[in-house]
Amino acid sequence: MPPPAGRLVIRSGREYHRPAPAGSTESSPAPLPGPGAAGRDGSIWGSTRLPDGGVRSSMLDMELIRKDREAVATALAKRLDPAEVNRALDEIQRLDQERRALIGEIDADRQRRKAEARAYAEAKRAGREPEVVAPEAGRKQLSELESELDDVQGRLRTAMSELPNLPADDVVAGGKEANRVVKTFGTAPVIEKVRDHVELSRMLGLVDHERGVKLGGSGFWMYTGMGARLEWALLNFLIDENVKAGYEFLLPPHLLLDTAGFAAGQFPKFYDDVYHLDRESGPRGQFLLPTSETAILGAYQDEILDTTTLPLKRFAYTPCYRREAAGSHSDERGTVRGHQFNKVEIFQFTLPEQADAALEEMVTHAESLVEKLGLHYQRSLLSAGDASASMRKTLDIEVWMPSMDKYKEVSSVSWAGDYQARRAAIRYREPGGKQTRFVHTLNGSSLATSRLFPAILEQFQQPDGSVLVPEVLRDRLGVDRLTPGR
RNA sequence: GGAGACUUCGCCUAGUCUGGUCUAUGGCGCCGCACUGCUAAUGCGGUUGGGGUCUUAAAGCCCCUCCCGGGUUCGAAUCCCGGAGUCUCCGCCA
Repeated sequence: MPPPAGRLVIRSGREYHRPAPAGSTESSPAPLPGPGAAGRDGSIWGSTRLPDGGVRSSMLDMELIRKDREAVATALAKRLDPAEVNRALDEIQRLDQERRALIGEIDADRQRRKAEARAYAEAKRAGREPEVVAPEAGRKQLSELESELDDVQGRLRTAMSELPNLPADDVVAGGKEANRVVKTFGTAPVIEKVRDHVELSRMLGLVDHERGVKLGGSGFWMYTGMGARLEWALLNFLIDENVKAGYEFLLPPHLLLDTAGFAAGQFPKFYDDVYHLDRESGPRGQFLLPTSETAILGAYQDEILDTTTLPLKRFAYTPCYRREAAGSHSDERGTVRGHQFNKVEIFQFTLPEQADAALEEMVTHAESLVEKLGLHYQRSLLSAGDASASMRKTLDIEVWMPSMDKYKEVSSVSWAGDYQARRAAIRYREPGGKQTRFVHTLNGSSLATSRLFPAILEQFQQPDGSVLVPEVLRDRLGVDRLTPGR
């Protein structure tokens, strides 16, 4: 007996949602069971609207690969082994050629058949006996070519979808060690005897880890009392600030269709890192969003945006659900890493030429929030290897955690170029011209409260174990200090 | 959850019963041009989105696109099957 549809399970996606490996002869990644089954392109994340190897087939610009393969290879080499890059590009170019050759044959064949049907109708209208052209053979040949094309396009899409974005020029190769701190705000407070946030929230009755685990299992917690109010006050503070900065507030569904995960670039790479709803059949799988970025981008899939509305600024609050299967770090206790945490996310859809300014605006805005809370932080420019694969450039805002003697990310602000827009088919029309082009997308946390919360406790702790409430939150909380009694 | 109606190129809409002249009608909006001593009226023209080909580029040409997928047929917006969505009524429910 299969589990009932709709039951939430932690499921490995590997058995049937992964695309076929490059070079495989599988025509599609998803021979899904059940009625209705997969769409024409056989993939769960195939476009709902753009068939025939349309825009969604290329995450990177195929034109660019054809015309300046060297530039693409050089940029990708910041993230991948050069030999691997070459192999992938060879495969892609071979499939691209094969695809175009097949399309040529199919189009010619269709043109011939259309002419024959017209001639038939013409003859009949004129009262002549129409000449029947051997239909069977011709049709069979065409459908064979078509399925061959489906196969090639499926493989091309798979190969393309596994390539990361091209890192920006000022993003260097390397991993964490190559990240560069480019700005620091404030100084680390001097604290004689540092209590960590877990101890503080226990003393102050802010977070109940035991009951959280009882409810959700390992990796969950429950905010309680003033802790819940502090978390809520933070969220409301962030929401108000984002509205003031000109972003429109969205409260999206938390369950999204797989197409949205693909569009954002989270699938196929991170398929196994999110929670999937178990459904027995069909390509319309659903998952719990790992960040509202996925929802904001997905909301505009397949749309041609009115140029006058750009840059389109949106923000959303949702919990973020993540499997975090990679194993926990010993220093990431408390609310620093869990399967569910709260985050407010800002997002912009821009013209390509607006993207630079938008990135700076978003980072500065996110930083202003941390500053208003009075927290000491630094800004880092991430290296190609440490940034998310969908992004051309990422800046992290990292807040000081006294107990760890480390800076932890509270915001990650990124420019995706047109990578996500291609996957999601989000375009704008050239003013004057009739051509459509892909928008640029940018996203950033503003902010992750599960990281702000411990930073506030630790940076503002007092010798007696109480914690000073940041001034901007005092009205919302009704107290200026958290003490054990309350 | 059950029943019915519906989904057409930005919006509205004709066409679907009775397959071909649909290379999709008309209106609105938008863009351009003409005319007029203002941005008004009128007239003319243009206006889905993809892919391929050719080209420095544009234009042109070809294929696909009438919610999505499949089928029947020489030929599908139109007929058949499956799916998605919207609306109405009924049922259930926080």
